[in-house]
Amino acid sequence: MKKLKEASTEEKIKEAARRVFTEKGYSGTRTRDIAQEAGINLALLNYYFRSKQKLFEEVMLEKVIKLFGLLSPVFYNSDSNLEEKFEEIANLYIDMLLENPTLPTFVLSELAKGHFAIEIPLKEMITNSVLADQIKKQNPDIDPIQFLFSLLGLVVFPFIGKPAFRQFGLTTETDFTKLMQARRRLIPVWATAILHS
Amino acid sequence: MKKLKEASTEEKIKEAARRVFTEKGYSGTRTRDIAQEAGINLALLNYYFRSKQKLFEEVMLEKVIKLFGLLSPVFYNSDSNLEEKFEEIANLYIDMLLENPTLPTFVLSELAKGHFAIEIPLKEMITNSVLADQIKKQNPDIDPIQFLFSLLGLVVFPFIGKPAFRQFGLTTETDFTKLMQARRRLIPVWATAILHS
DNA sequence: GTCTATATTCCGATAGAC
DNA sequence: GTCTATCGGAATATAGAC
Repeated sequence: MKKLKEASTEEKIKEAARRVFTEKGYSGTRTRDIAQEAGINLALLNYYFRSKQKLFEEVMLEKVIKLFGLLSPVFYNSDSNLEEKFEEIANLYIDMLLENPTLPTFVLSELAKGHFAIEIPLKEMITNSVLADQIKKQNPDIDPIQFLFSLLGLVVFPFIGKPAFRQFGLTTETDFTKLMQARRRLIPVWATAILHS
Repeated sequence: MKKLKEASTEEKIKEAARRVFTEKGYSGTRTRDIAQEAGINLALLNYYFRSKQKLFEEVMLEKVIKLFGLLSPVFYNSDSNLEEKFEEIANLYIDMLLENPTLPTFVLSELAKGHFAIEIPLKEMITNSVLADQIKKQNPDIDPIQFLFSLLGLVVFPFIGKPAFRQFGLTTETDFTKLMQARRRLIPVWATAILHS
């Protein structure tokens, strides 16, 4: 019978690493910060994970999957129509991003810096999807990638822009949450309108 | 008569700093990289700018203005209607971002990390703008900030998502440029559709 | 103004005791 | 497995000659 109330040392380190890396990025993170946040000693970090880089890669892989893994089940759902798929995506993402507001900036910024390289060929996964078929049937002229930029932009961009908007006095934390809750119902409507124009 | 072909040392450092900071972020940048990129010695950097932080702040201020300064002239243009304003914004941003594709990720990521704090109260600048009036007249129910998230998301997000999309094999450099050129004409249509729905 | 050399702090990683 | 102590290198910043 495993103890439930206390995580293993390895997991404590990883959980601390998730927080610190996401907040400060790879270069801004010091392994000492992670150790302190985990309540353990610096040496243990290198005992469990060989290096800062290795630990980062484990965390980063999780985060990439967390950010983009939501898509494929929806893309391949053959029981829902287009507008229902937009609802699913809006709801799944807004739920997850309200819990993890700094995730997109972290992942996209680190991918841009090349600190992490994975080769996941999604091109065919997307072009063969049910969603791609439904889009093509609805509007054969639009490029699916063009549309995907728009859909994801509508969902994800507010979370990326929020720190700037806050500094400029354009929104507060509670206002932002309300805006995102309202956005759930707006995004499917907007995405449909975009697709038909 | 000033020489035109050779920039001053101070400007050479600053120009190098713009490149390196934008590429690697504040924490990932070493002052040695900037010095080497500028073709000068490390000591000169501290001679002209007191510290890495000071130099960063000067660069960052420029970049924030470059990213958000495009908006106010359009917001206060009383000679254009809504759809024309959307056209202006799409064209200005896409021109600028094709020249500076890494600018948004850099600025928004560094603002999120709190490496830079400016207090620019834009709240009133926006709510008092001609654009805000025109939006309210067109659709009194939509929150202007909600709409601004959408408009900027449509324009800016592709540039933030591009590195990920490239790694996933969803786009190439030349494909991306074509998509963005097509996007100029699409965004005004989409923004209008969003506003009316 | 510009350089070389160096002071000083910081950080990732390891040695070695328990 | 976990800790303390420390090594070795890297990074910012400055001293001082020219």
